[in-house]
Amino acid sequence: MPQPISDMHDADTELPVVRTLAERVFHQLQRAIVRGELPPGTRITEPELSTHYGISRGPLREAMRRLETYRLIERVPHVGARVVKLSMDELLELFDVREALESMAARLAAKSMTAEEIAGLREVLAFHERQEDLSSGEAYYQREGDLDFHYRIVQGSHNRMLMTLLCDDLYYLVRLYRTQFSANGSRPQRAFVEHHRIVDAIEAGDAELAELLMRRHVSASRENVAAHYARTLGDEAVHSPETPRIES
Amino acid sequence: MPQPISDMHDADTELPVVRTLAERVFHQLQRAIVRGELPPGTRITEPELSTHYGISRGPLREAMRRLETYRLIERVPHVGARVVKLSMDELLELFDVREALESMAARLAAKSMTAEEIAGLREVLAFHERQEDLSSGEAYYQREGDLDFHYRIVQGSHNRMLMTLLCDDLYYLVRLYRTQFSANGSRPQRAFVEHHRIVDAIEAGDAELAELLMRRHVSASRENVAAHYARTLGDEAVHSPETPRIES
DNA sequence: CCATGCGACATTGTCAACAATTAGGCTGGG
DNA sequence: CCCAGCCTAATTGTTGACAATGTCGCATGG
Repeated sequence: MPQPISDMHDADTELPVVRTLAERVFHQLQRAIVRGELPPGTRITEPELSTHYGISRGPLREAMRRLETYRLIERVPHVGARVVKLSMDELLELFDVREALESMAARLAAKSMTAEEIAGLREVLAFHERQEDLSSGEAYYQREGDLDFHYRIVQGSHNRMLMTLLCDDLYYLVRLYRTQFSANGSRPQRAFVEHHRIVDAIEAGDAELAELLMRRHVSASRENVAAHYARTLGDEAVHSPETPRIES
Repeated sequence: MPQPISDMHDADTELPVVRTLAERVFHQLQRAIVRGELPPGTRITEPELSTHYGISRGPLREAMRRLETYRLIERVPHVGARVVKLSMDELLELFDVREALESMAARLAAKSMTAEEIAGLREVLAFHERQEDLSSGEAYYQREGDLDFHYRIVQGSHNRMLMTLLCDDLYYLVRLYRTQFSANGSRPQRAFVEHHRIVDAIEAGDAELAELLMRRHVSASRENVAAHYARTLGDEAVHSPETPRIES
């Protein structure tokens, strides 16, 4: 097993190697945004943040530029930047993109995933279900575990560009959606079954089936989210404590 | 027809609205890289370029940061930046990503493209073929026309995230591949037929068929490139004047 | 009372100098 | 002759100050 089962993307607590100030502040800001400590729509002003983090505006601008490429903030020249405010339309668009890319990843993974990688994937599923048994109500680990599952399949595609797009560019956006929409998992048992079938197809080397199952899996999540959103009739549901439910 | 048939992405000659120095230099550098004026692997040094363009290092760094997000240059902290050097492996990876995203775009376009957009798409094809009649040997317009064709279908998907990914993030990388591999079109007549069939499927509202045809279309290009590359046996073929042939 | 134009403030864009880190060459020893 | 370690030089990272631009509030006129 090449990596620990959870805590894969946890750039939390402390980063060992940070070669530059801009990098460190970028990670801090990224975490703050994804965790919701900087609410969507928050105005980001350079002097304020530079004094807050105790650095100059130079590195801060570089950090903000990186945040912009990750689509976590939006900048307008001579005006300013603010934390991105996500709409349900954009969330559904993101699902379409994920469906396209992750189904391709599953297809490639079926062709080129190694035995060790598949074993690690099965361990993720086992860990995933164990967590579900322990705390059937609390789905935090379930969601993280779900991300791990998708993450590993993308890694298993051995396509660096795909890995960059899904695991670098879009990953934090997915997390941001989950926090901004206060998403907690629903339909976990069905997702479990789907996950297992996808792994089965990958292990069997059936690229077409793996692709199809992953496509259905992501599409089902999309429909689940859309249905739940339609159910809450869109009335300020975005920020409501009555949370729409999002799962992989 | 909402846009001129060709010259869609020509940020050439002069840009009317450039609100900042960094933006202007970014476009200049982008054009220089895509055109091959800055060969792959070229070391980019900040003092040199800042004096060359007559600006300070501040805006130049911002421009370089943007170039990095477009994957046109690669930076290493405390070391420097250089123009990206593309390998055939990465080119094939890019084809896989395009296959996934553009087939999804075709599917969505079949559902949501307007009559005007479809008419414009047909005009692109007509213009495309006319150019091919005039200069059957010279394929420059053919290639640009091909990009226009794919570009418009992505626009027709009405998915902003897809549009950003394909038309902003990956577009210049595709152009860079074509210049770095000295690509000129082959199999144009077959591509024409495929393009027409894709438009037919979109016009008929047949999402599944449009998706399948676009997937085959991109996949066929990929195989064409891979076969041509294998034929030239990989011996320094990357920089050889004996050009491998790449088309849409 | 509302719209419009002016003006002051805040923020972003730009610049030049300083500090930190790396790369390559040079010297010395084995 | 070759390798290792230092040392110099160039480049990148960082800083604070200056200039340009946009925004907001206020006053003035209709």
